[in-house]
Amino acid sequence: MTPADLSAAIVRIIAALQAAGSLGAGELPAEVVIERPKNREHGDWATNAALQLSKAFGTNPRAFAELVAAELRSVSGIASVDIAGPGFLNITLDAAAAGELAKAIVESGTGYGTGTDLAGQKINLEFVSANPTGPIHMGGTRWAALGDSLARVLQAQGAEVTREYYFNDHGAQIDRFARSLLARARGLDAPEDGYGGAYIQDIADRVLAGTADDILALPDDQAQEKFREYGVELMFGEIRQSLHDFGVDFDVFFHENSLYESGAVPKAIERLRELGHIFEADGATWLRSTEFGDDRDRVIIKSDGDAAYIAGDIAYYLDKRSRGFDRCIYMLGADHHGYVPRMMALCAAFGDEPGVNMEILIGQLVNLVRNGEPVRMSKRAGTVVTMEDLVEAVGVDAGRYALARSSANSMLDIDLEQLTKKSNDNPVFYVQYAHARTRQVANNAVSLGVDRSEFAPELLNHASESELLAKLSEFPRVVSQAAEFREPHRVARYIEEVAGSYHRWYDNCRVTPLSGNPVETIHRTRLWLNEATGQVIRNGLSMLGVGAPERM
RNA sequence: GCCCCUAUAGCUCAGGGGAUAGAGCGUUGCCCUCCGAAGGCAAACGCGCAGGUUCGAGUCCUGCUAGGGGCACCA
Repeated sequence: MTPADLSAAIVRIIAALQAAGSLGAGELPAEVVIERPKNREHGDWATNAALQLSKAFGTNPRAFAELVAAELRSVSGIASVDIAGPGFLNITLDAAAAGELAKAIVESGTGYGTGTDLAGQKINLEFVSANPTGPIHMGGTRWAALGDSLARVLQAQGAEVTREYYFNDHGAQIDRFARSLLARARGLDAPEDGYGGAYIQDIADRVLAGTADDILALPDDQAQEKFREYGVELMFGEIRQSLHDFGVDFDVFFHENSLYESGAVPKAIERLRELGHIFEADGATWLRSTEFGDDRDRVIIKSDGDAAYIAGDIAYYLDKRSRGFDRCIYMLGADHHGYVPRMMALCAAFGDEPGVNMEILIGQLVNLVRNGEPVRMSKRAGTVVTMEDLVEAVGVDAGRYALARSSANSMLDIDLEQLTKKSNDNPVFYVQYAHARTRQVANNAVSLGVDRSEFAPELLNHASESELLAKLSEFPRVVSQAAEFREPHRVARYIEEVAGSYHRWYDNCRVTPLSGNPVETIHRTRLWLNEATGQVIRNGLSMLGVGAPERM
């Protein structure tokens, strides 16, 4: 008995009551809201239908609820229906109807929790896209964890997702990067506007070691070009490796520079010109983005002839669309939120629908603190904490989980010292331990002769079992909402609750009999519930890219 | 000045209009003679301020305060 079943049953009842003349002439709803009461004493499910609908049907909430409850009680699978407060209907399923879920989950396996909300959608999800001028710092690491989890959640709803990384290997910052490498290689200080981190020396050394050419013998401009070429390539490999080690593998690494080499940029601008959204002024080429809600028009070709950064984005968006993506989702840091209106404007300028064909998710930045003191992160100054640092300190699972369990809207404080010292603080262990426990229980069951040859769901009637079953039943809805709201952290919060319910059940209900006692139907039935719980935790952890260990 | 995000327990954070606001960590007290105590039970501690909408507001709206981020022919 799912929420959808209950909703349908209630709508049918309302229709019947109306036909019988017990209710006035209201408009029949397509469905009613069925939700999980916060308090278990209020039953398995509750609906506010009476509060919402009574007025339209010419009665009051209480009377409406009485009429519906009387009919609902005779629906099979429903144990009791109570009316509470101003007119809530609290519905309790009978143990057998609730318990059936355990078997259904085991039989669905990895499919439990998936859905078809986004079936047929081709989604391009761009995230991280950190500049190739240094290693990935905590901000990018957060997007890696969150973005990859979002991709998994979207896929769980049937979407075809391409994970994409926009590699900014073009423009002035890369020149600065190359100049910095050259300066370091020659033993000079970093240029005024250059990068000063210690890793610059390291990269410069590796560039020199990695090539037979005597780069330092070249004149500055040629040497700088060599450092640009090799340095970017080195960083590209490095970044890709770090991401891979973090469990994040992109389908496409899109090189910004390729847009310039292929002529895609002028082509895209030409397209906009044909559409009438381009004008020339002050020696520059402009996009009339104010026509689409931006607060000012934007230069796309500067008066010195160079392309502005947005020129690449224009061509890049067009490229994504031409590759058949219905939805292009961008995950950007809060430091880029001012960029959103012009991005949406360029989307609209191409005749697309902002918010549909282009969606931009803004995530707040990660604050680094050390012993309670905020630490300013700056690539230029070299005070970065990298993805690799995090993995080294706490491992991939704990790192990913810590970053993926909070909403992107909240800024996050990461105290590396704290995480290093007491990694057990991380809730991932609470969840992973619960999973390991399900495996351990299963192993013990095997050795004591408990198997799944019987299933009597009506025996799953302990309070902790109905709590656990109720919790497990929420998984599909949680995943669906995580996908809809683009909030994978909901999955993490949910499996923490599952873990809690499981631990309580474990303390109350034994899967294996006490020594000297025979194996009974209830033990075999509970083994199904144990398996179902393990499955849900595994499925949830997998959506977060976190491992589900057999033992800790 | 304008824009975005945030403000919930000692700490880090959930809570997308419903009933008694939750979790982890931390504190205090219990529970290992049977599936791993990395666990469970119990206690204490809470929605920044002021209005508004609603039968009902932590949740929606407005204003204020505080913190973070952003407002280029930079990328």
